[in-house]
Amino acid sequence: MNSTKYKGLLKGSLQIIILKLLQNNDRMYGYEITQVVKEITNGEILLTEGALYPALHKLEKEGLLTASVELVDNRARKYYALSEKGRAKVKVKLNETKSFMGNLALLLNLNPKMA
Amino acid sequence: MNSTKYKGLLKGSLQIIILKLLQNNDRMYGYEITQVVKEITNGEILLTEGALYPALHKLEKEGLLTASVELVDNRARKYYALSEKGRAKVKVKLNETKSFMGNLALLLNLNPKMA
DNA sequence: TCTATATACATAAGATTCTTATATATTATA
DNA sequence: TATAATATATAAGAATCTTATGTATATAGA
Repeated sequence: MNSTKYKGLLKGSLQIIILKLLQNNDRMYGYEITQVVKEITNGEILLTEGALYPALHKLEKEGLLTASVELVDNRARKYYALSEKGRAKVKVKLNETKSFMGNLALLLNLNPKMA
Repeated sequence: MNSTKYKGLLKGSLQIIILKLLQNNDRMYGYEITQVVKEITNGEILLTEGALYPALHKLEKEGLLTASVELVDNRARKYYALSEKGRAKVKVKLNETKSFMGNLALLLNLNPKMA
């Protein structure tokens, strides 16, 4: 994952970001994911292709995502969606992430009202 | 960093955890850091030596920490403390981490009251 | 018209950070 | 007397990222 502001910070969050967006959106393609993340975070988290595409391939390989290519304006788009297995996984991963962020907030004295 | 619950989750947070603890505590030694983190997080975040010691060495090499060895009960302890440079760095890193966690919470719909 | 930007995907090389395993040594506990 | 706790350290390998490159089409501007 990339961003000018958070260089190298909190690796390992890309997976859950992808999974969560697909939990909300039914189906999305890679480039769309980069744009949505950029919008939601006001340009503060900028995903790089070098991180995103391998991550999508891995999730697909693990059976958490299904993929289907479509031609739009003569350009290929690869749409991803959560599989059954993927839908179950998001829930588990989200809870883990929430819990971890709560603990991290505790360690950093960040007043973890979010817990 | 290690923990049974968050396998491989959120790499890159170890540095700021160390720096923040040293901002609160003046000086600490490695083993002490593992114990404090374990206590604060109710055993949910367990640092491994393989991650902690190299991280401490790196921070020292970068000039953010100073180290001094002491003998306690005939056992060597290596105490670390923030340097001038380290004290400045913690503030910057803490703000980055806070900001990142806010954005992550946004992306994950975690009701980011903490922001 | 041509050039740059946006859209869209992909991969390879290298860096960083972690896990797992091993090693050493002293003290306390069962 | 053996095991756990205390205390530090490093090496091999895995995972995830950054940076760079490559391909290709569509659109907007000069």
